[in-house]
Amino acid sequence: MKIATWNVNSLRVRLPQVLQWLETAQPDVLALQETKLSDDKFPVEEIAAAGYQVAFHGQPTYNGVAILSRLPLTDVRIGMPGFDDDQARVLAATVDGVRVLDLYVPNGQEVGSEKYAYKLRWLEHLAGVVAAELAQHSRLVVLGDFNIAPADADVHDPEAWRGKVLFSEPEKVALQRLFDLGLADSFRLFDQDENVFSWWDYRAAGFRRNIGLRIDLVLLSETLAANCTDASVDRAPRAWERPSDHAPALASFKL
DNA sequence: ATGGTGGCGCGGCCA
Repeated sequence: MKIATWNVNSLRVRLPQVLQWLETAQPDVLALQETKLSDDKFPVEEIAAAGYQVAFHGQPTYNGVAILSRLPLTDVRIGMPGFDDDQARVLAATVDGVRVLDLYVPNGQEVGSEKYAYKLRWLEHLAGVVAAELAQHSRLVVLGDFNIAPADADVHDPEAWRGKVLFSEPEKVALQRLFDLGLADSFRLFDQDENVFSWWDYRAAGFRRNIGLRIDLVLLSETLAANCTDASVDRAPRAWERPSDHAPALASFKL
C-alpha cells in the first residue's frame, strides 16, 4: 500500500493539482487536510472520476479533512471520541484491513496563547485515541499535518526555532508520546538527504531558499513499520504554480 | 523589517 498525506490549503483551489498528483504519484490512499470546504461543496464526482472513493469531514472557511482511497473505505469516523471539537480536524477509516487516522493538528499560533493551550489539550486527548486504535488495529497509520517538527534534523534552523510554536518542548513531548505508544516516523526508517522539509512559509520566499520544516508525517504501527519499503516527501507540487504551502509526504508498505 | 504571502470572503482571521 502506498499512502500519502497532503495539506492542500483549500481543495477548491487545489483540486486540479490533487488530480494531477494522483495521476503521477498513484497512491492507494491520500489523506488531505485544510480542505476548507463544507461537506455539501465537496468535489465527490471529480475525485470518483479519478478512480478514488472519498470520505470527508469539513466546515466552511477553515480546517477540513478527507481520505481518498482506491479500495472501499469502511468504519468511517469523524472527530475524536470523547473530545467535543467544533473544528473539523480528524477523520478515521479502514482500507484493506489498514486503519487510517487522518489528522490536522492545531497550529497553536504562538507559545502561551489560547490556541497553543488548545493544541496541547488536543494532543493529550489524541494520545488516548491512538492508544485505543492501536489496541484494536495492529495495522494502523496515523498521518497528516502534525504542526510539530519531531527533531532538529526536521528544522532548517533549529536554534532559531527552539521554543517556538511548531518546535517547542511540550509539543515535541506530545509527539514523543505517540512514538512511545509504538508508532514510528516512517521517514526516519530510511537514510534520507539532509534538509528535507514538507512545509515552507509563503512569506519571505521560504521555498526558494528551502527555509522549511518537516511537519507532515506518516506514522506507522510496529507491524506496518516492519514492512515499510519506502518513505519520502515529494517536493515537486510545492514548485507548481499557485501551490499549497505544504508538499505531500508518503510511505509504502507490504501488507 | 514584530515584516512578509495566501485563502476566504469582503473585514479580519488564520496559517
